[in-house]
Amino acid sequence: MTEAPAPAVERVTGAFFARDVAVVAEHLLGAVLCTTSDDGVSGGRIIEVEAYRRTDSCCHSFRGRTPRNAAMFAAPGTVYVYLVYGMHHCVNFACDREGQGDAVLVRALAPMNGVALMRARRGPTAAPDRLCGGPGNLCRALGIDRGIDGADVATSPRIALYEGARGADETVVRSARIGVVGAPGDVALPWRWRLVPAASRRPVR
DNA sequence: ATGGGGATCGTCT
DNA sequence: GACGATCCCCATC
Repeated sequence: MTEAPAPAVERVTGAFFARDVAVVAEHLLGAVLCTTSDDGVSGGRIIEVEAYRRTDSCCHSFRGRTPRNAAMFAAPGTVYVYLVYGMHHCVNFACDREGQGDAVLVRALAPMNGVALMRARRGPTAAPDRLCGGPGNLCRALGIDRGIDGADVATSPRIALYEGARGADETVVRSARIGVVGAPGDVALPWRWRLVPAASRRPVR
């Protein structure tokens, strides 16, 4: 008997990240971010990202390399995880050339894999439509913390990205980044990208 | 050795 | 819409 051929799911390689951070950011939309732990696989399609460039005063690497942000200066595709407000983790991927200090922040996923596991990690109070919505929420859902900082997303057994098609009914919306502090010119940079249904004209936030 | 401040989120009014 | 939680990092003394 014949089985339908499994869809080719290509893992995103390090070369993908060796480009300008803004290019990488937009191209990450639609890719699938997954983590694997003893509890199983969980993840979803990337639907919101932001770019951070070393030369921009909102960027963690703006004032140079520190123990906290060292992963931003590592090879393209290196995972950078930091703790904000003492309680939420955020996940990024280093981009462009090694030592550049540029990174893409992943801000939201559309849940795909391991939804029950993600719900368990988020707890009963998590709003169903915000399971992976927001950088802190998605890290909680996928079990991402500082323990994975410095991993290579192209080869790590714990975190991976897979190429994902962008639907014809989806469109990319660009805007200023959320919650950033810095020089007014940097705060205003349109370095946030979202994947939204084409029909939707609804402003978000 | 110390103090200020976050690339957030949920709860409360 | 405002605010408090919470803690590590980093700059400064």
